[in-house]
Amino acid sequence: MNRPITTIKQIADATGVHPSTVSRALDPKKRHLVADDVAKRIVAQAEALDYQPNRLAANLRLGRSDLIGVLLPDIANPVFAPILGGIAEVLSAQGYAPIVADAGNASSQQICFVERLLSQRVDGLILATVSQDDELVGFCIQRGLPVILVNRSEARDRVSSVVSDDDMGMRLAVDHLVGLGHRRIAHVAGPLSTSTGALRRDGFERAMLHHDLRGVVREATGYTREAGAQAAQHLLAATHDVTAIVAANDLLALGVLDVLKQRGLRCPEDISLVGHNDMPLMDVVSPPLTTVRIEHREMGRIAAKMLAERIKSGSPEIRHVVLRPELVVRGSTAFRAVEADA
Amino acid sequence: MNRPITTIKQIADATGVHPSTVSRALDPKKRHLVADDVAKRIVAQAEALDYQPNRLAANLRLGRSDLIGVLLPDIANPVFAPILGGIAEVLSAQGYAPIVADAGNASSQQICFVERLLSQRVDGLILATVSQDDELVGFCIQRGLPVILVNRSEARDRVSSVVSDDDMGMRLAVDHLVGLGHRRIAHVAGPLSTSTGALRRDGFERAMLHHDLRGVVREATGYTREAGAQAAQHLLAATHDVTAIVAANDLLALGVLDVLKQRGLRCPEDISLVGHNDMPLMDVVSPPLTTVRIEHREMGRIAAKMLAERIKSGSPEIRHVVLRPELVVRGSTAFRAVEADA
DNA sequence: ATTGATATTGCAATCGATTGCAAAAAGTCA
DNA sequence: TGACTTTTTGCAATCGATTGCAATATCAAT
Repeated sequence: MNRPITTIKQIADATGVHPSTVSRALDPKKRHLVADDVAKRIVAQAEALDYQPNRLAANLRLGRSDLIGVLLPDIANPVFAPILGGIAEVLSAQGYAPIVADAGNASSQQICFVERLLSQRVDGLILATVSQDDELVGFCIQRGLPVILVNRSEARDRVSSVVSDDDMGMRLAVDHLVGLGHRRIAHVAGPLSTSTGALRRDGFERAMLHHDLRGVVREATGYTREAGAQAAQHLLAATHDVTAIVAANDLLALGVLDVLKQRGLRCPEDISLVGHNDMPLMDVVSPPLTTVRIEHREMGRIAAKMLAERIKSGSPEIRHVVLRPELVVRGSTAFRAVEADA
Repeated sequence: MNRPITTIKQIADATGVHPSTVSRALDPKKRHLVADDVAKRIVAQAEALDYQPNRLAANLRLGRSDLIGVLLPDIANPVFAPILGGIAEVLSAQGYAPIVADAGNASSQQICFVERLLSQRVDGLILATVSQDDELVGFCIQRGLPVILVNRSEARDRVSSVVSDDDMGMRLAVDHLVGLGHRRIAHVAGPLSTSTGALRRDGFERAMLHHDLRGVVREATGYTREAGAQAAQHLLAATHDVTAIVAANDLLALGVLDVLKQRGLRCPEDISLVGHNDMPLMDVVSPPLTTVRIEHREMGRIAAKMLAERIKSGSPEIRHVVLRPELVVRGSTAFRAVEADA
């Protein structure tokens, strides 16, 4: 009934051989070093005793842990669920297990979590938390810990990353709106300290410029619905002729939507709205959100795969994978209202 | 630059004492065994060398891992994000780290994951995956592994659990609808193999009976939007006079909503709809969903707390925490249309 | 100064698996 | 049969921290 933890030594005793022989017999790569009949007896005995190798012990010897730390800024944010799903999927297929930490946005707290993970001797780290110039990344590099950035990247290219093409994403959004006749387009940017905030803002401005347009930009204080609402308030208070808004992220877009409703503005009739991410359920909000889709799950998968390779190869090669986003047109964007033309 | 892993032995050499003395000086509970000045020197040296204790080694000796396995049936399902958030929050505060596994619904695969976790010597397990009679639970009990069930429970009370009061939840939903004048109410049940599916179904029937009503029930094949849509199709094809539908879960409700729209039925004007869970964003769908709110984050917190206590105390006491749900009335429910009265 | 108590420190085993090296066993060939 | 491979197995160290026990140092009291 109670934990009859079987060790290699017990198998050895039961089989009348030395523990080292058992170890070899149980390792596929070393089994050839053991006489066939002995190996069979050992394997049989191991099964009979329901042996589970103790990875703690093995890993202490081998200097690894088969553990990967995953740092998220906010588990509750729905975009991270699919990323985490992709990560978990690949990691477990590769023999690793993910330790997730909901580490927030504060560098100090993140480092605290990483130190914890370090003492657990994680083999690598996947960061979804980084800012443009991140203290944490330097911290990890210093300690020689393999790191991959996912979703957000760094300004300096110190480590590998998997992100979406933010520039293209914004181009898709702006081109779509311009194609619908919009000219006065505003942007609710994410925190400019994050790559997604800064690069999407840049992308927005570049895409607008390409059409000889300039748009108002308002930076939100965080990637939350509330921050989006707040930014939208400011935006609408300052400018009266905006016909479309591009948000740096769906959550921000929802916040914008809240303000539109609250102000009696209809979406898309009065103001068109484009989000970013296409996170779960964006097709079912009202109106269904036109947004730039990012394959988050795939993003997680690639990040995990790259990290596993990085660990196995040991080579510190830096690679940046940039995924192509895709515009999903739904109900929150429409032709520019004629009245607004005046 | 590269990983200068400091060990206790290095500190010992640098300080001119024995490793065991270092170990004691660095352990708050044993520091009193070491002369004050020596302890200070050791601590200083440890900081200078940027010492990080190797938990692998300590835990091998101590027979633990400070790791907790968390099994989810589907990371992508938005209800699990807050649960996981609550778990992570408490666990890290208690010195544990969560290993999450997206283990699906198949018992065989789940056991596979648990064996993996077992070989990593996790100190305990939090299961969000269980069915009414779960093979996995027996498996864990047999191995003496502390387990807590969260969100779903077992029919047999073999281990502690934290769940919502499903019976009350359905009563809230049904009473609300009856209060609005509805009489012909149907239920889209979750898989009856899960406690949430079965108990909510029972709760629905009991609540209906309390009003001398009987409602049609249709079991969905899973907790997904598609399964909800499928169930709704069947339901609406079989019965024509339903004025309200109670879904066992928000995702199912969204599926029902899809079918209503597709059939040209308006919600709530033609048919009222109640969900369950109040998962993120349910306030922003169209129409905003009336639903039974469950404090998922709190649920995760409590589960983690109970598991930590269980591990520390070692007592196999079984406790069942049942959280009170709360009805959140939004736009998907309305007074029964008068025409339907005929 | 001697005894006894107490405070510090060191020694060595331990947790469980892995592996280089050497010993033993088995097989090959002249 | 002896010399030489090759196969199979055992020994013992190792990973890094913890801890019971023993040894030494310190101090007080007589």
